[in-house]
Amino acid sequence: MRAYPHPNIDDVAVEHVLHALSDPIRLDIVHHLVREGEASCATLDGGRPKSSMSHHFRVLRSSGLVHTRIAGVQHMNTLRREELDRRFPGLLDAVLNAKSQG
Amino acid sequence: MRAYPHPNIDDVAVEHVLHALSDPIRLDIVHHLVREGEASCATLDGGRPKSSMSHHFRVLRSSGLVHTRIAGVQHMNTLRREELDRRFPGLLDAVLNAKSQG
DNA sequence: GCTATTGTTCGAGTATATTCGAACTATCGA
DNA sequence: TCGATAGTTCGAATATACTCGAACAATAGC
Repeated sequence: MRAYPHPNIDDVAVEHVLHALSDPIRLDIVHHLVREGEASCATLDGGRPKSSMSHHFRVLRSSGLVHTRIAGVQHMNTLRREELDRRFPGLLDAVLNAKSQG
Repeated sequence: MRAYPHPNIDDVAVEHVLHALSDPIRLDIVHHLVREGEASCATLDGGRPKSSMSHHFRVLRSSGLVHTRIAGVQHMNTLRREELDRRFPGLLDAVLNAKSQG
């Protein structure tokens, strides 16, 4: 594996971003990345099978939410925050600030 | 039919709102409601079958996005804007302001 | 080169969504 | 009451998503 494809942020549709964020596991990953910054896939798996997580990271990448950098044997993920804030002002903040029922 | 059930806004999870908005047809409906205010189902169907639209309105209602009022033979829909803005500050605005790729 | 580690890809199984015709319900007006 | 209108509900077909084991690829360290 020799580096991931990442979409240009201007090519991602808001529907795809919303869909990516509508899954609880992926929303968890995003929250985690906000708190901790860069993190490997293993750090973010929450005990789930690697193949499942690989699927979720792919969705997060293809929707422009996450950037994955290969560092040796680990794949390090970051939120594409500045780009997303430019492309969809206020969206990420609003989602991240949404409290669970209450 | 004697009035629809609408969830309490505090009981809706952000994941459900995001999922509801991630469908292009439903996002269209929401945009339409923002521009035009209250509208009947027929006004919003875009030529699609009524049974399909009925499904989408149900999703929009169950996620707390839309309120449906029965007025004679028509079912009039409105966005639950103030409630949503209180529950998820900035979310609806951010989604509505998202420009399609450009 | 061998081995352990990290993560991908493939394929199949299951679950959830979407679509839409057909039959139905409710209301309005004549 | 009859007919037209606006939507719902049901059921089935199809599509899309999620889950996860098994096999694979790439790197690091010895």
